[in-house]
Amino acid sequence: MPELPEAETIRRQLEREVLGRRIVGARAVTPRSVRNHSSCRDFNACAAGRTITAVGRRGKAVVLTLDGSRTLIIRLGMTGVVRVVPSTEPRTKHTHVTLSLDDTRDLRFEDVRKFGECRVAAGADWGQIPDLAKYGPEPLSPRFTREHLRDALRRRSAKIKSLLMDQGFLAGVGNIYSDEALWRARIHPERRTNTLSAQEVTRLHQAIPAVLREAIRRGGTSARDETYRDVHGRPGYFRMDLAVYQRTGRPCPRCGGAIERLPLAAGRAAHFCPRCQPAQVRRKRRAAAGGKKP
DNA sequence: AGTTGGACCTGACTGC
DNA sequence: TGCAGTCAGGTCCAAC
Repeated sequence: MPELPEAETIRRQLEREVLGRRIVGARAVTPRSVRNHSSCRDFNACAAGRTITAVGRRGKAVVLTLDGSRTLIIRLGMTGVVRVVPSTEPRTKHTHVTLSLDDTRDLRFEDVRKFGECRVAAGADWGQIPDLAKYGPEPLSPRFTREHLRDALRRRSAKIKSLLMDQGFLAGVGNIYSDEALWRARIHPERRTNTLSAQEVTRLHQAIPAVLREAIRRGGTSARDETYRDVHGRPGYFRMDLAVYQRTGRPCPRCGGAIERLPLAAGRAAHFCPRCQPAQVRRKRRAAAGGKKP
């Protein structure tokens, strides 16, 4: 499930591979994968003939600025993959969009579950493009301050895990990195946002960018059942550094206790360490000698 | 208005 | 071996 680190890895590679290239032909074959367009033909017409003038990212979305004031937005969804390959390479059954470049290579979008999409939006100003403007702050930008996080959490009452994955609240964090950040900050995933202490907010504010930066350094996460691959078809290696995500029953790297999996809303689950991330905020108390340890 | 939960989608996996 | 059922989850949208 590509999240910010995976999208950033792809962005960096695309910048090297396709910046300045012209899209000489566009061929979308799956309407669902270009569902913001009236048809594949419409998408093709919007993309063809344009030159890629910038390669950016907003949250989990890879954003290619095209000349003529257009913006190509690629959202990877669950299983979306962006590849740059020689145009002679055969397309697979999951190749939904093929952009032929002016150097005999293709930029291809492949997606098994079709949750992802490609879209060409009018305009080049991200603030004017609704799809991009609705995102919350970038967790790696200076705008993501402790005070911003504190105030934002105070105003809400949802479970912290759900809110961290809300793209309008914070851009780019999904299931993997919310689990990992909460573990680092020692916060139970079901804690209500407006009940977090100042110390917990501080720890969370440090944990989120830290885990994202480390994951970017590793090229992202290719989890057990994940199809994530970078532009060159290589997996990410942050999986080896995961503390809790998909580690149900295995030992917590901090305390050795067993990691638990907690089902949340439909099909979603949080992974956490019940010892390091207790559901109840335990009041710190001057325990009498021999205080019990469960 | 904020929060919750179903639907979309398909390959891998589980159980009979 | 085969088939039905279950799971995974980013995002949108409807319903509390």
